[in-house]
Amino acid sequence: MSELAKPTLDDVARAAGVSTATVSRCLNAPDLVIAATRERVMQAVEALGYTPDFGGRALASRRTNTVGAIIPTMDNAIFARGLQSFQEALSRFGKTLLVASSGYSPAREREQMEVMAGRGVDGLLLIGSARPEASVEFLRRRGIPFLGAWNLGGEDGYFVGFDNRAAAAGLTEKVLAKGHRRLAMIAGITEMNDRAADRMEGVRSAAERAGIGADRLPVIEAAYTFDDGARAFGELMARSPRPTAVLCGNDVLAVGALQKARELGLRVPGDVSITGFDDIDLAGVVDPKLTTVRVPHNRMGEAAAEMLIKLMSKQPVERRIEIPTEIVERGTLGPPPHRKR
Amino acid sequence: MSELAKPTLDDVARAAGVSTATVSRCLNAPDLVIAATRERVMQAVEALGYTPDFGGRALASRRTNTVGAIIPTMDNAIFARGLQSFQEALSRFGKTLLVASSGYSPAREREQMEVMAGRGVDGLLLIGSARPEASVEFLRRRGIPFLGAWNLGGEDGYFVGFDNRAAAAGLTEKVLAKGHRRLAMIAGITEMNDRAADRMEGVRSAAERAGIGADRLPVIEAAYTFDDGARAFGELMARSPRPTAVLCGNDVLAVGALQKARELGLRVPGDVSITGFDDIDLAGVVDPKLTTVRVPHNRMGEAAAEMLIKLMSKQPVERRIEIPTEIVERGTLGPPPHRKR
DNA sequence: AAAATCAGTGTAAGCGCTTACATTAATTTG
DNA sequence: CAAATTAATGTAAGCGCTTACACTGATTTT
Repeated sequence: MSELAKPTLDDVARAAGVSTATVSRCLNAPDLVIAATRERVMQAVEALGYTPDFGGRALASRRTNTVGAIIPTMDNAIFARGLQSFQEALSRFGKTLLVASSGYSPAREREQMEVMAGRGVDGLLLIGSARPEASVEFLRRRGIPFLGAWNLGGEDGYFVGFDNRAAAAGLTEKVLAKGHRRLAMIAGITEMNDRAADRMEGVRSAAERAGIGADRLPVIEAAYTFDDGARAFGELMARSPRPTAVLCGNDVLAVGALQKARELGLRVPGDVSITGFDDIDLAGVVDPKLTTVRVPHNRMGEAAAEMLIKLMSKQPVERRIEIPTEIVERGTLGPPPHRKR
Repeated sequence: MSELAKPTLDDVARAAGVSTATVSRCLNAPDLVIAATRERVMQAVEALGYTPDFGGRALASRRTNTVGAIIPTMDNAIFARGLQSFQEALSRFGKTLLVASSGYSPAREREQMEVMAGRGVDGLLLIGSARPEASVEFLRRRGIPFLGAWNLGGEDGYFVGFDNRAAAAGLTEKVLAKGHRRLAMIAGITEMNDRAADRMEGVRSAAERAGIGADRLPVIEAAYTFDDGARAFGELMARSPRPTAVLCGNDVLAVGALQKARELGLRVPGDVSITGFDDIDLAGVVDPKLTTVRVPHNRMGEAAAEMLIKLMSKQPVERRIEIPTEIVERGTLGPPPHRKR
């Protein structure tokens, strides 16, 4: 009821008739304390309603048990879902999660890194690997363990993700196998977004292998919104020759494209095929359902948490964990229309 | 490069030839320091690459500049979106966000409260108002300011949200106005979820006013998933007389219902009307598009941040901020089928 | 049986910062 | 012009906790 002063370690120690060190040990390393003593201490803790002070603990131990995550935005379901699993997993290890967002901007990401560092996070989750060397250097200097998720990164650093390039290439091959030769792509904005860039590369390389050069593969970059997807699709459909299949950088773009197709009176996949990427809820709900690449975002979040925990406790860790993806064939991919023109 | 010891306030003070107090003031209350001194100090800060230590600061100032949020799950787009805006707004005020999830369980919410309290959050965002008195009491005792979002709460406490009951009633009236008399509802699980309960109440009361008693308004509670929505819809359609309009507790349930309708060969809205709630992305993407209630989740997140900041700094605050909602009429609501049977 | 080891606990020195209060110098007031 | 006020800075006392080290008595080793 009353605004009693918050009890401290000292109060507990006095109440239990032991030293503060013993109380501290009871809380942090119970095995070092004999059972009888521990019990007495715990009773005092209970009786006083003691909870350790975060500041004191952080200051003395140089640890916060806090992990940070800097993601582009929670508005993208893939990150929301991944983060949810990440948080749940962390929670199981007694860590708490600080969240910040970069809005896909490296500068903003860097700012948030500094905030996180200032908050004393013990580890940091980042998305992808495309960022200025200075940002990486900053974390190294600070000795903050970090990892990139949602892709597999480059030469060094730790990653848990999947091969965006290979997955996109695989999907493209599937499209080609249906007989399509006039492909187009609506990619995400590739600047400083390795996932978007890799997906584009994957499509391009698969097309190339099928003898379709970059000059014959129109690509439009678009922000991850329905509207931008629709707009880009409109532009592509205005081209001549008209593409018979449009590969999209993610499901959001694909749904935008799909809506535009309907608006234009084009049947999908009768007149034009469309594919997505990510397999978020949307993909299974539009009509026809999206042919896309399933990415287990929740498993990724979980794996990321486990990896980061190991990194933080200096356990041995493999440098990259690959999460398998899978092509989901649904309704938006079919053979190209019969008659060419 | 090297693993230099992290510089401390002392180092900066020495380098700038001032006392630690002055350095501290430069960082926290620059107006108290004359410009020339401040500049000298800032240069030293820059030169040494100093950043304040979180633990030390928290211990000495009894503040963390950290805000917590305990939400049911980020997997629900409404919370993901709200949280995104909440975080952005906090960031503008120099606060960082700790995130935890309860999975709609009051017990888990309570646990997370204790974690948050242990982390020394300066304020806390909760969802709704349905929770054991003990949980509320816990926060009060700890002196942690908190508010409920996504509804308008009861007698006391602070809230930023909307009137779920009134909005649901409004939508129901719209349905009744189309001529429907055989309504049914797929509600969210109402236990310890005031938003779900209020929406149900809203539908019930509007129906009642139209002379449709609870006995003639079948309600099934379902978890917020497509599958559960679909299942519930199937059950409702098996009833006799068959409902001509099914009001759903949120868009996810409505989409599940819609899919089931298709599966059953029922035309929407020709044979049966369906409505949602929330207006998430999904709602605009299914075919036909969902008639639903638009809730500006991002505005809510933002307003919540502002309110919480005020609460934390003991500025005067109105007890509740109401966010207006709006009925969006799209394709899933039409008049009931002509012939009764 | 002396020496070595070990388990359990206490002592006390900080961790890096904020802030009440003290001090000094500059400015205003009567 | 002395007294009072104000502005700028310094002094130093903690904030609550962890942990290296010291100590004691019991157990094991030789």
